[in-house]
Amino acid sequence: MNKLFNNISVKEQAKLLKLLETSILYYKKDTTILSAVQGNIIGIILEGYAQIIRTDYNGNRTIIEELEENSAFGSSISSLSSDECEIIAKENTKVLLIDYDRIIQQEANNYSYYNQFIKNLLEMTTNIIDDKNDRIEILTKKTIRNKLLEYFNIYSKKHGTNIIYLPFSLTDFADYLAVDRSAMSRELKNLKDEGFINSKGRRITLLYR
Amino acid sequence: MNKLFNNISVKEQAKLLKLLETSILYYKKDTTILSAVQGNIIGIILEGYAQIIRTDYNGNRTIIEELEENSAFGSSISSLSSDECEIIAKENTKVLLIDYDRIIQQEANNYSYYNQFIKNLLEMTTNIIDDKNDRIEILTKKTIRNKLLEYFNIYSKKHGTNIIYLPFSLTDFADYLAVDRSAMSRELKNLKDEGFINSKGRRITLLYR
DNA sequence: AGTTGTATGTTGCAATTGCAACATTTTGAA
DNA sequence: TTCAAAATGTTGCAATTGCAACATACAACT
Repeated sequence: MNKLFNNISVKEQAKLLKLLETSILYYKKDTTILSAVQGNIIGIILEGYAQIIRTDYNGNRTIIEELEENSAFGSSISSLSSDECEIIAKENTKVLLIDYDRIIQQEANNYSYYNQFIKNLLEMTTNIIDDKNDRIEILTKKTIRNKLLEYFNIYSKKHGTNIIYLPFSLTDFADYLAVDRSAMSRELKNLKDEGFINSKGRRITLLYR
Repeated sequence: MNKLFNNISVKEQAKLLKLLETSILYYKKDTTILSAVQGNIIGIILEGYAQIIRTDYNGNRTIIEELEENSAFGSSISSLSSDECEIIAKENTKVLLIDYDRIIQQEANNYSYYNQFIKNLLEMTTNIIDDKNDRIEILTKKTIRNKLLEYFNIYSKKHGTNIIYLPFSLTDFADYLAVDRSAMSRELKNLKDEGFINSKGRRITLLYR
């Protein structure tokens, strides 16, 4: 089960879901989970895989966020604030939906499972902030090379390895870095030619340090 | 008092601060509040004004975040994850420091003020996420012009006005957008010449729409 | 195996940007 | 007020990037 339910017994989880009037929905591959955001919703990917995608007026699509199993999304949690966003299930996906306002407006009570849930939610939001900070750290680099190197650094520090398996396609990686795909490809080649990295497809080996 | 203490009486605030073993520290203008982050800390600016600043190996400094009164910062909340960050008081500043781990590891209890505090903290983190999403939305635009326009859009939507007062200097604004200051200046001039905006110093008027 | 669609690699070129250098203006302190 | 420091405005130029166009490789499906 999701981290949100850490330290909450199965019995109490049921009570909690009832208290918060949650619902569970199923989406088939390549269907839209949400386009316009109705209200303040927290969704949790219980099974499957989805992406938050923005399409601008030029038709350029950008992956705002990857939603793996146990990822959360929602107006106050992820990047749905902007208009042209939609969440698309990339596999068959099972989603738990919670009304955020119902969580917050819940009167003070002594249900330990409720208080534990809030605490878990807090931990989740701080983790999300960490991820956003990483992304911002990368995006503020001014050259493609430095964006790549910053991504590599963060990745290798986090995973404790010099071998990187990109969690998405190179095309999506370019979107994540907010650079042109072909320009990124060119820069990866430069890094290879200069002996900083090896790379084949999504597997990149760091040779420096 | 800070939003974190909403719905907590003064009496209970005192108990809370004791329970969490918080401390209050004072910093003079232009002194460093934190450089290397020791442990998992949440700080709250009670009075004054500070900035999180990163200085890279080239000596380029970037404002990662503005910390106004009531802003929070900390390893799990703002951008201190990366190495070269430090927080600098730009005015005399009064800071409340809380050990984040102490908050989370607090045993389940029925202190209503504690549970309310966690709830308030949760609200704060979701607000922070909103801000980060805005920044990411801006940073992913590929031209300076589009970054400016996106900033203007978000600002004017949020404040419901076409007159923008930048909350920081133009130099710092360029850092926020992660672009070269002179290039930004040039682009602002272009927007003016083309009749999209008026601007004088930090005051920008949107003429489109 | 063949076919179709998508991902990836490559390259020329024009546009944008960063950088440096300098002028001008504003700010803040003495 | 006066002076120094910081912020802002401006411009040329070289470097980087986005864009377009195309070739190749890979994957999924029949």
